[in-house]
Amino acid sequence: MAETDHAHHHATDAWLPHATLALRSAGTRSGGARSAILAELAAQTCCASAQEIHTRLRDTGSTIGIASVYRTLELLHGMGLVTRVDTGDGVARFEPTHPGGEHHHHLVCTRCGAVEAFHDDALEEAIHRVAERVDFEVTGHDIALRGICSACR
Amino acid sequence: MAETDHAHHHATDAWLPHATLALRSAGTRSGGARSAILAELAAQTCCASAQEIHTRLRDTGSTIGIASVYRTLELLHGMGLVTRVDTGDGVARFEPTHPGGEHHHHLVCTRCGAVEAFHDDALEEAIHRVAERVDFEVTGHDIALRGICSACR
DNA sequence: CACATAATGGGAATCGTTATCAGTAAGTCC
DNA sequence: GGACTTACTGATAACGATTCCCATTATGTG
Repeated sequence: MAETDHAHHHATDAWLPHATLALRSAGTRSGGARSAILAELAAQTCCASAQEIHTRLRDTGSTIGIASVYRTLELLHGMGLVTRVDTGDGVARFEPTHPGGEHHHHLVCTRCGAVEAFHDDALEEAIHRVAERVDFEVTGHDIALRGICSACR
Repeated sequence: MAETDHAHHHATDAWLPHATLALRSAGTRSGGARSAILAELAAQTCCASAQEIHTRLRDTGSTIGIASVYRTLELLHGMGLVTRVDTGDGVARFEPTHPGGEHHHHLVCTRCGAVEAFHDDALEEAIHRVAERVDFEVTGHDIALRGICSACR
């Protein structure tokens, strides 16, 4: 039932070519900024905000504009290639959406804002059952557990 | 396992006195604006944004300032009397937190933005089990199912 | 290789939210 | 019941995240 994040790392590696192919198939062109943002997203272990991604890219000498980061995230989100995560601080965070459907959920520390990932098959199963009975065509779900992380405790 | 919202309506009615008492116990004073905002929150069937609450109050002739709405929501949220709900559009929504712990989760339509509530005991149980095994002192949780509502379909 | 046009970076504009401040009023202590 | 302390309030300025706009650059097609 319970799994660690390590079990998902090899799947994570497949996202970049998957996303690149999907973008090409959609008829978009591949500019330098977008490629760098895609690579940065692929390297993430969990979610990151537009500003965080921008800062990280700038720190490596890139001159990418913040607008390109927002534009790319909007494009990827519209195509279902990234998942938006709201941690309750008013800042949108994003993480790659893996093609196989494997994903994780989040533990958010209400004291320091830290975000950790977790996965639970029984929880996924419960979600699946709910999705079947409601009058709603469910395409995705987000779960956040709030509390105090081990570092803050 | 599955319940409708109707089963919770009588519990909803208990929130206003509960919140009022909690505020008084905390040593706060009861001004006209805050009372009106509390009443408006108590009347909600689901979550509402600060702007929505403000508009509703203004429409009934009130001259309450938007700052008071934000301030009251911040106060209530800090005391755990309201729950913040993020539906993915960058706007914070709030709904009363019932003292008994009963609560619901949300179905968010990605096409029209409509928000519906649902409750599921099996899902709560699964969440509870996860909370027990993670290295995190879990105090709450939020779940959102995304998809297309019946009206949009 | 030329061309149509998508992509890009900078900065202005927008929007939700928060901070500031002077005026008002709740509750307390005679 | 009245004076007083200080929380509450409304208007507005300030702020941060995000989006819009536009002139320039660069992709990939023909």
